[in-house]
Amino acid sequence: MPELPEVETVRGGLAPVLEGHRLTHVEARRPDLRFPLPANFVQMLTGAVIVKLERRAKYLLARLDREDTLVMHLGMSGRFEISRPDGVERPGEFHYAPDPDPKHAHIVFQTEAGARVTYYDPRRFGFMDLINTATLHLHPWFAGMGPEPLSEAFGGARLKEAFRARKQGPKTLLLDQRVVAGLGNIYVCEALNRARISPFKPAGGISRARLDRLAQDIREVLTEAIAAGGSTLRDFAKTDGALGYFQHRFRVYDREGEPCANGCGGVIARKVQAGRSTFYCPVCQK
DNA sequence: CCCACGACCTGTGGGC
DNA sequence: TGCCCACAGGTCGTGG
Repeated sequence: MPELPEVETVRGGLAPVLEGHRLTHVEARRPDLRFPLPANFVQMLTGAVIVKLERRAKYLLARLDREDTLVMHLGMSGRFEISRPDGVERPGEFHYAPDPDPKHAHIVFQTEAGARVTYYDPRRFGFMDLINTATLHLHPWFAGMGPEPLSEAFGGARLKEAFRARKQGPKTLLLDQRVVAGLGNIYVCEALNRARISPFKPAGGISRARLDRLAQDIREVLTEAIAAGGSTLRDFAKTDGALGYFQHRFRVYDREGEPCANGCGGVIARKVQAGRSTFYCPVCQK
């Protein structure tokens, strides 16, 4: 699921049941996700109050009334389910999304107010850790991380600096969380198509004016996705024709063979770049 | 430093 | 129907 907009949507969905609430029961049904959970995971969280639920790039940060912050990353297939007496909700997903398989319910949080939050992750690329809040910014996951794309610190100037003298295409550089933090494969493809920039051309040679435009397109595509409540490929794939509404969600991602939305007459192509699929228009993306 | 590639793990969809 | 391969939103470590 998760690039920045999806994680932000999940954060918004979890905040009402977690922020200001005390965890009364925490369960780790296996000792590890992608990495081993810290030995004191359950003990440190049980009885703690989540003071604030924040997001940094694709990470969720649950600030505790203790010295540590609970850091969570959804990897590729992480999902949260909120269960309360009045019903079940999965932030960032649509109501008709398939139920998660209970065998992948790895972590369960229960709050004093009676909410149960379950983390599911079939591929287990996600991870959680407890990190000292005072030095969180020095932790390898966060030290050197680039600016938030929706912050003032991000713009054409930042891209110009990060792209200078680089021969790699802008596609792979925008996926580098040190350049800008929170973009993934989908939104990088989308933003480059909007900006009409080739994913493959040497990034160092792109003009400042075009980078200004690219930064603006990045902001716009993320803002639109957050406003739409994130996106879920799983749902997109399952519902295809039934939901015209999704036709507008992505302009290039997973649209190989379809006409380019920029009206240039081009047809969306797919190429593997650095091991990942890149979708782009060979006609207008120069 | 730069860059490409494989590994991590499980599930799903397409082709035969 | 069944089987096998390709591929999937992210990140990290290795080696040229």
